[in-house]
Amino acid sequence: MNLALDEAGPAEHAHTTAWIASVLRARIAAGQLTPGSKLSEQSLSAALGVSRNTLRQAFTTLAGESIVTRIPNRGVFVASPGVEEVREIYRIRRTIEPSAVLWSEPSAKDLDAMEAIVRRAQAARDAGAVVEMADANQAFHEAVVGLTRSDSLRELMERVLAEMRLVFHAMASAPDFHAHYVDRNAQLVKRLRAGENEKAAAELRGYLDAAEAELLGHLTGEAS
Amino acid sequence: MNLALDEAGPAEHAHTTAWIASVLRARIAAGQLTPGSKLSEQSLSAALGVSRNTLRQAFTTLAGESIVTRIPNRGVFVASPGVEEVREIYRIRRTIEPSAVLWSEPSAKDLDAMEAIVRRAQAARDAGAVVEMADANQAFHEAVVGLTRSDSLRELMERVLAEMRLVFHAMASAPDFHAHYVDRNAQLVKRLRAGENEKAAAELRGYLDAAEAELLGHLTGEAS
DNA sequence: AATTCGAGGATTGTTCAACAATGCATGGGT
DNA sequence: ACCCATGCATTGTTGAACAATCCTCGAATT
Repeated sequence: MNLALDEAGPAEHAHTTAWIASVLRARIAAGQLTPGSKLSEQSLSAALGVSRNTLRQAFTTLAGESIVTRIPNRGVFVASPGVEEVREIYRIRRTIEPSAVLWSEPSAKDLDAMEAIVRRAQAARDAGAVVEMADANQAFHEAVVGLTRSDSLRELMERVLAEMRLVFHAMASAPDFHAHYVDRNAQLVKRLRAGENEKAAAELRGYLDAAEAELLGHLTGEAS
Repeated sequence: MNLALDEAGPAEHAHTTAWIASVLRARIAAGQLTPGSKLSEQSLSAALGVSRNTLRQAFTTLAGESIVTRIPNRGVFVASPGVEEVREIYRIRRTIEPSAVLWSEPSAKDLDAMEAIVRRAQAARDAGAVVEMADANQAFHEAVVGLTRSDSLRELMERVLAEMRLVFHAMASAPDFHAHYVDRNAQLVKRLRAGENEKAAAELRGYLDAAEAELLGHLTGEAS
């Protein structure tokens, strides 16, 4: 637990609070801080070389992003999403993503970018690079939401995908979950290029339903 | 500026930080703290009877909700949304709201609740109660998003509507902006009751486009 | 007179040390 | 074995201090 990564070196940073928050964000995303583990104020403030007070402020930020859960007088824990959280994640995605493809007018540049991402995912899959494939897949869905041109929705989607990563970290086995969906992404881009937005949206909804069902199966069926 | 609402009384509250955040949220929503005004740490901490440190933590929370803008080494200010923010607001609404009506299956209870809200808005309009009409109108759109059953989206919509309220506060004249849309809400409920979700979604999109255009007209045309 | 420059003051950002409040664990009593 | 009380560790909040930055205001220069 006590990963003594002594970065004792007095850091060079603009705003300590934001910097600490980003450090924690990165470590959680990287899986160094596993879901459910407690983040002690005393230990962490010492390990990071910052005051307990600024650390608490960083906690406030991360709690606002629901990357971390704060239990009063108990402490903060890295979020460990369960069945209900997964359902919520897909409620969000089913609302936003199909809407993005249905009512947006993707530019040629958008479509090219999405196709590039798809190819990256296919290459990673064929090479057996699971993490890279997962990254590419998430990048694809970020691109989908990006069609709305809304930074807020992009941020929301980033948060949702970060939570998805936590789900995967919580599952002991990280199977090739994304493999089934790479080709569907390719199909989606094709549909958009043909201007068949309605079909694209409908297929995407089915896609999301299937992914949710599969994830829930993994979570409930073969829980640890 | 110095609204000396001395609530000096040592407050009875569970968690001071959250309490302070909610107090500020309420005062901003009520228009006591106008958009653009600076929130001095020294003054506010004294006025609210809390430490400067906990006040800063509350600021962090509110900044995360983008109710407040933090400028490094300058201070925090009540957010004052302009043209670009309004565009962003409607990008979000155009993505989420039509999606909610198009792909949800509203229960009879949902529809009854929405109809009740519409009637409240109509009554307020006929009585000339502008604020109540505005409140009812916002409640209606919250209900629309509520059809997704997603708490996160509900929260996002709450934040967006709070920002809308700031826009109205920033406009010196708060005309009967919502009046034009009350009947459209009624129509929307009718469509949903008839199961014509597609038409409902299409009409809602037109609705939102018109509202955005009108708002932008007010903001650019007759700026202060 | 207008502009540039610099000293001073005020405000924010961060740290530290302390205390109150709460929760958890340990141990004693029944 | 169960229940309750005491003590300990952790979180929540406070106040004061200091560094860093920005703003203001006045003086010197062109």
